[in-house]
Amino acid sequence: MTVRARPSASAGLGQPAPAAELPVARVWVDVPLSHLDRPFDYLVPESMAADAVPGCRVRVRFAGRQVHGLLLDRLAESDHDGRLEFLGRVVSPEPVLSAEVATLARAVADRYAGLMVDVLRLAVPPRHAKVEAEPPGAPPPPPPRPGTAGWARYPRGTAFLDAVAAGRPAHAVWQAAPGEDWPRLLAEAAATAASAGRGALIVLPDYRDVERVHAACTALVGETAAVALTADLGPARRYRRWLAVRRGIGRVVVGTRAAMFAPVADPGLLVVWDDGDDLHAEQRAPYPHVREVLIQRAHATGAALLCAGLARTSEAQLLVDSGWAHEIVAGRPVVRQAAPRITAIGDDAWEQARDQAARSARLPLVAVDAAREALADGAPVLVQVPRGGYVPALACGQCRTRARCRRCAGPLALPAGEVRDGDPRPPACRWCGVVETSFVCPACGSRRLRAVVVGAARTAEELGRAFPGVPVRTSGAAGGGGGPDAADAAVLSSVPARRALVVCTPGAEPVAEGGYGAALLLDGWAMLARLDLRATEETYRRWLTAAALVRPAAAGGRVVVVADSALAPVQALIRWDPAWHAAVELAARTELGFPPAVRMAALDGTPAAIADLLGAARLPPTAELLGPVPAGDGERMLVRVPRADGRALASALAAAQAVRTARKAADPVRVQLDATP
DNA sequence: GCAATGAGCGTC
DNA sequence: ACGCTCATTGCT
Repeated sequence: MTVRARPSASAGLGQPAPAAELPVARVWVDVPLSHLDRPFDYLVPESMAADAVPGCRVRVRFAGRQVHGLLLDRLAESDHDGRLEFLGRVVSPEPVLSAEVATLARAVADRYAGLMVDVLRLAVPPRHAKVEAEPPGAPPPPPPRPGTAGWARYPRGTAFLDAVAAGRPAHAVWQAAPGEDWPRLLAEAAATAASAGRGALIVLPDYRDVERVHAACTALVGETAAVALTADLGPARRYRRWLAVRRGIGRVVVGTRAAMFAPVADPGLLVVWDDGDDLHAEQRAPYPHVREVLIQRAHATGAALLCAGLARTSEAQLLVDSGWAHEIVAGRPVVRQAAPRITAIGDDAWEQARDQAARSARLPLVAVDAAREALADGAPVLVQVPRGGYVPALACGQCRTRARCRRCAGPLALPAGEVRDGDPRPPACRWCGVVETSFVCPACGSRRLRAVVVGAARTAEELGRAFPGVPVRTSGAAGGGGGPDAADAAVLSSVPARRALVVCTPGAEPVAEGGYGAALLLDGWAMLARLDLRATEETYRRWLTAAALVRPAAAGGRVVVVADSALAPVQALIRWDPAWHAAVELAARTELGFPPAVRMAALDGTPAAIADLLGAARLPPTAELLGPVPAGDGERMLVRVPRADGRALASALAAAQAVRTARKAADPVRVQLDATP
């Protein structure tokens, strides 16, 4: 390192003296360019020596302009052999970036072929000076170890909590039993970590879940130690709570997606609940997923990890299969005792209800009977309908098996656009673009295709007619009669234990006091026919979410699902066997070469930009290119590699992005790993 | 032969 | 968005 005075510009003002101790500051500058995705060294003037602590926010001069930065570390010397600039100023001595989160941000950026600045923007909230000036509270003492009776119902449940109490890095995949008070069990796990003097972090899909779990945690560890972090707080409240966590006062953090980066001090337990919910996938670059970030954190910190839910994702199944995590699943007797009675009715084989009103509501007789019984009992009935709107998809005209591409097994769809001379355009693969002119169903040999269309959610009105005199309540997009796209209709948190029909879209199911008497899961075949990769898994997850809110069979609880009982997700629902379903789903994806059995990157941009990026990328030799397919303004290419080459794929794409930004290439390419095609 | 001016580029 | 380099220009 050479320390030279800056010439002319500030010569007259005199040079500040560098700090006597550790005069070099390693700074991460807020410049979102791939080829600058590394730290830069600055000199600390003696006047800032005390404030310029690792983790603090700074302003520095970078390529002539003032930019924000985060000070990563103080060093005795730099390995940069040019001249060093002095720090502009220390914005605040608050060490907002912990060493753990800094390491995590680098690892997450690398995994997703993204920039560390982008991850840091997700991890460190904007400063709120007034809040920062408030006197910090004192950290409460660790709570006593809670009772964990709820976990004793599960084989290895108590063993997992013992490991958490002992500070061992246990990893588990947990499927909660039907009707389980899972917020209580998550709180017990978090309080166990807290009782050992460690932090805990629980990430859930939406704020209703956060509220329930936070309430349960508060009961066990107290008001001060339990912190809820959700996106709907204003900037001040959000920063106040976040700072309390960073300062080690809030030890048990319960939050939605962005909380995955919460700077919990000395984390002993990391939990993701319902990891199949797509709310866990961050929508901003580099598009990290909560489950993957927490796995990364568990690796780096030695914290225990719990990947939990009613259903099990293919990704969680992979954790079990690889031996990285062990499973925590209730035994059959526990499940049988807790589950409602579940009946499947194929949608073309049902016995129509006798009365016209029920017929028009598209309800099979069994469903009508189940609902009437529950209502007669004074219990609410849950009616789950798929989201409104239309989804263009193709299925076999005879057996309704979804139509897939022969080359890459991607979903076939009719391309948008008008018919030409009265002839419809032929179907094409949404992944690789191959046109299918002579479709033959692999399941039944039929050559016919049918469009699969999910109709608007008109169920609420029809149900009102089918069950005269019964109050109908709605939750989610089904509500308000606002048509298929009334997506912002009110979502109810709970409904009382009274006779009512509760019509909801998936994800908006209110909890019922004492449980629902029955649940009707409608239009299942349409949900299963959706295009995307996760359709089967997602449908099953939604069904389980609804069915878990229903009373046990012994208390009269019934679930009627309108779908063919031969289908795997229907079987898995009837038997309440999420582990089996995950194994079947993962096997199918392995067979077809789908994630998570492989790793995929999606490249979006203009054809020229994508070609340029691919030209600059030294992809692993195993890489397969699929596409291009039209996407938005430009097009999309997919790159597929075996799992083992995921890291090589990410680093190749990051390096290629760096080449392009260094060259000031005009059109950007969006790189998204693990994108759902 | 050499200052004056401008475009391009890296960025501590 | 600054200050560095290196090219081109224009004048003696």
